[in-house]
Amino acid sequence: MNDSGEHGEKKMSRRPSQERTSQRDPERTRAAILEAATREFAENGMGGARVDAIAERAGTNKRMLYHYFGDKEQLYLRVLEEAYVGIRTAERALHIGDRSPEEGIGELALFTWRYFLEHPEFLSLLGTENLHRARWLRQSVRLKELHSHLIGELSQVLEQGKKQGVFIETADPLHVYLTIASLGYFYLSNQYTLSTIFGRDLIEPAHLNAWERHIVHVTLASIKR
Amino acid sequence: MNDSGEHGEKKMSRRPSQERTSQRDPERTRAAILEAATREFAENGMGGARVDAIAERAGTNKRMLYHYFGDKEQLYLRVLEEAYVGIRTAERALHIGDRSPEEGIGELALFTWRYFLEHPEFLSLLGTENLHRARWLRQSVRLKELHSHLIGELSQVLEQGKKQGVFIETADPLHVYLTIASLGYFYLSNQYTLSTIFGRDLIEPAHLNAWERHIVHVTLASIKR
DNA sequence: CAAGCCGGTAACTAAACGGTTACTTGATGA
DNA sequence: TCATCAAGTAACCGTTTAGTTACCGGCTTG
Repeated sequence: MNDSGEHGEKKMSRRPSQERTSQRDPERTRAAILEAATREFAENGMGGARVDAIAERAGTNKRMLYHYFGDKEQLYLRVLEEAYVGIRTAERALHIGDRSPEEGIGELALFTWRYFLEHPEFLSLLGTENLHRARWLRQSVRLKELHSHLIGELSQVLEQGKKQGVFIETADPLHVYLTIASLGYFYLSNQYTLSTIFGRDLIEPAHLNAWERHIVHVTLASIKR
Repeated sequence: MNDSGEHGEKKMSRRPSQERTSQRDPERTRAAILEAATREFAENGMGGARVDAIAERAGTNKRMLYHYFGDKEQLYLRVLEEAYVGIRTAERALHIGDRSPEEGIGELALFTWRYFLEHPEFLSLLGTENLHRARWLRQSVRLKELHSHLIGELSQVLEQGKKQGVFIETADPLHVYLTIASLGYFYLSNQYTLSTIFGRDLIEPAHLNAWERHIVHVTLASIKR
């Protein structure tokens, strides 16, 4: 009997694929392109991003990029979609309804701020996409349902708070989320011009911590009775 | 006596410059290029903006653009500088110290929101400049002093409010301004992705008015005792 | 009134860009 | 063991781009 029965496993006696890296590994190549593209688009925008630069950053070449993603625009859309999936997935794991309404909202504000802080590329991509009036996001079929969950959960927490008499009756879930996102997004995405014109380095840890507290304070002050 | 003595006036008997428009009018050409560039940069960012497109929009050609502004980067910086001068000049005319502290802050919030609403190109330019980490703004020598006035005046209003016992002691002028700007900037500059993912058209007048009231409410709620 | 300068035009150039083609390499299964 | 097909490479292509050059024409001034 020969060794033909072992075909189901990837492991082989000669040249295991793990040893010689980045050779014949479609998954790895694909992921590398996506990550490289995320950085390139985040740093340079859609118009400024270079396909050659993405290929080089990914340690491959243009042919593979076009093979896996079609063209520059489709690659950009995939990058954007993955970025949204990233934050919404992490957000879901919060379960802001588990604590008191006040703590829940504070938790969401803190999470959003820290996620923005740790994922500057997400903010950049949002900026780029809005510059183009959501031209590519609008084409996405994957993302519409991703966001109803957020508003739904937030709405429940607000309702509970109103019932308990700690939140004002006019508190609106979308407004609360936009408030939280506004305060985090603007501070971070505009830190460079702001630091320049006001002569203060906003990315300094002391200022970052002060703004984190400020976001929670403002958010709660705006809905507390 | 001949007509040589009239050389001081632009008016002449043959072909007054006003009749045949856009011919031999350096001021007009210069202004047209600046305005066209503002729109082109705002719509497409630094990487996406096309020099040919600017020239065409201005009703002239590239030669003039390079003649008056040097190159694409210098033109972009002039556009950015003019945009900042625009908002800060309008802001100065407010005189927020003339009314009560509470009204003064509300006034500033309303002004900022409405200015952002009426000048989407300003928001776009800020976004573009921040994508590039204020690379060009940092080179500007004109703008540093333009912003101390804003913080100074705001600081006075806050101090007055604290003395009167209507504002909390921890209210900080930079934080207050950033709060106001955050709420306006994020809502407008990210309206396209937000409208898409949340399925609500945020630019609708009813929503705009609601957010305007929300900004004033949040700003005052965050500093009132 | 002639000379020269300045506002303006259009065609051009070298480089960079997105995208493609022709080809090589290596794993798989009959 | 050899045919097949997917992974990967690199040179290439037509177009677009920022920036330049050569030139035109009317206004100002000595």
